[in-house]
Amino acid sequence: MKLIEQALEIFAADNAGAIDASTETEVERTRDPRHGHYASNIAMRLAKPLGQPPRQVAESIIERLPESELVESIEIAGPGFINFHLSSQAFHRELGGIIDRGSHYGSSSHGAGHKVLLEYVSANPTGPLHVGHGRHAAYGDSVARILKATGFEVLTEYYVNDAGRQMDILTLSVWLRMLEGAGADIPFPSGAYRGQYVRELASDATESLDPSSTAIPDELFHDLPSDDTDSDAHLDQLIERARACLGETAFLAILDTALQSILADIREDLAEFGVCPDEWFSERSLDDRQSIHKALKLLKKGGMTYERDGAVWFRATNFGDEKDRVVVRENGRTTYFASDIAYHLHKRERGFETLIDVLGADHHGYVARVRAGLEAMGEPRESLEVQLVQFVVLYRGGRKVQMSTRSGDFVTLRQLRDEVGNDAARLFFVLRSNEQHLDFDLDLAKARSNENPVYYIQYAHARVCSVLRELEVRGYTWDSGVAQDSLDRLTEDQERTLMQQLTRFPETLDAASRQRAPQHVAHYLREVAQNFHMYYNAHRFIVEDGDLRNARVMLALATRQVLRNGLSLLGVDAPESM
RNA sequence: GCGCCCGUAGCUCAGUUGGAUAGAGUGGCUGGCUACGAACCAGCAGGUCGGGAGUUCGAAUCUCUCCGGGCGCGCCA
Repeated sequence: MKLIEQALEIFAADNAGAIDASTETEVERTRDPRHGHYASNIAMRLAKPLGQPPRQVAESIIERLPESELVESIEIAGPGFINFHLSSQAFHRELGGIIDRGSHYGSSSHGAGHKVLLEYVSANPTGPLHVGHGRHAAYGDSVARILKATGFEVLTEYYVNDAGRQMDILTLSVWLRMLEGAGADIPFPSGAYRGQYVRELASDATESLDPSSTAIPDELFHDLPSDDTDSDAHLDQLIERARACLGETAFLAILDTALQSILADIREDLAEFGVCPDEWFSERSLDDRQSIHKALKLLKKGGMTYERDGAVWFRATNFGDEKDRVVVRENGRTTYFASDIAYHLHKRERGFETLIDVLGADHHGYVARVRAGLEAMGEPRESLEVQLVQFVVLYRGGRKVQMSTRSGDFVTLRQLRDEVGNDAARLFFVLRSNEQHLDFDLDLAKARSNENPVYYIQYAHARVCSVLRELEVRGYTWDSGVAQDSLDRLTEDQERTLMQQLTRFPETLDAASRQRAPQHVAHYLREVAQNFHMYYNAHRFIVEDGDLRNARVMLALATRQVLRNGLSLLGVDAPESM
């Protein structure tokens, strides 16, 4: 396969005088087996610059190709495709490679140690993760695994938004529930967090805190902006009064208790889902290490900021953003945006060449301004790559399930995992492109219907294991030497198809890596499973003929290996039986 | 209004960055276990790739335009 590319490059070099040397040589897998195993469109691409008909170009290319025992025949087809038919020897060799390389089969060093920081989930620590976060986690984790398998050096990171207004609102919510717990009858603000978990946090906090924290202040709700007409001002006033009533120390104590409790829950939830970020990066720590200050200074030094209306603005429009952005508010506090460019600068300073952010699709407007920030600080804008993950829409009983974090009316990742299992959830989440909306039918998933492809793939794996168990029961052993020498006995259609399919794993993995597209792996595994099931139904592995038996079992073993390797990239188990 | 994303079989979606006759699952219909696991397999039916124009040897894929849907456009995070 590489041989062909090499030969084409030689040809291109030979004609360098006549053609544009930059013309890319392309050799790809064919879709239709009648077109051989590999095909190249090189002749058609060169036809114009060479001023010759494509088929004639193809002929002169073929004449110069070196002989190889791996290539059975070469032909010109259609408008000028060069089709290569590989010898079965080529596939036999590859099959042996699958067995030899084992869990490493498919992996490559294409990434060449390129350092990547992949940030994902980064849900505000104001409540449990919901199903949308689950999709982010499954996607991000699979991409990280795929990148690692293809030679990238990857660090995964969860950005903890533990600073700012959201945390204040959470603290207020908990405190109000504490007051309720102490017997107060108070109107709960519409903008506060009303999930059940807030009550649990409240009762925990009540136990660990000074009892005076739950003394009910008479004036708490007097003269507030209306919750109906200005819920934001209403909330901010309440937060201020809470701070005053409690004192900063007690307020922060509640905040910290709630934060730690929620983070612990998120961490456990993700770990059970097979997702373990290497780093949990605290937004507050940016402040501690003066990162925001430093980033702002950098911008100012470059003349990228100006003052207006008492606030400090960043000239984002100079870098392609649609409007300038505030970095320091009139009240002196820095904005979330300021933290974020500081955070991304800090990522670069940690030595990562590529920063991949896995973000919710609703953050797309955000990409341009962070890129602008990076560029203004002297970092290449291409260093930030954003993968947007579209929303998950849940269906229950054929109807859309409405979700809102604040109202507490949402399905948590934990609930989903309990209902459908980790494997089904993880596969389901990466089965379609991240930029595609995902309809998740809870009833269907709950029913453990075999409509879910996870069972189909796992079943193929379990079937191989079952064959091996039966092999042993019948007193046979598998001999790798005999098997390798007998591979030419595999002449059935299903055997050829499966064998060829297995050898596509490395290139599938590579495509998934380049495109950050785990769904390629998922769909590929489905096809492998399908080819195996077809084979299984048509022929038997455990036959009298020892050579044939060994060869067939080898094919089964290779299938199992590829399924395992693929599933592990997706964080899905490969069960021996089910 | 401006910007980004999406539109492929009745439904849910793939389509390896421009390749040859557009593929799966599911639903519908017809068949297959005295078998190494039937959570499986074989077969039938199902399409103006949202509409139109362009680019070229070649378009679901790239460009433009219209239609339809989602999201964003704060001194919120």
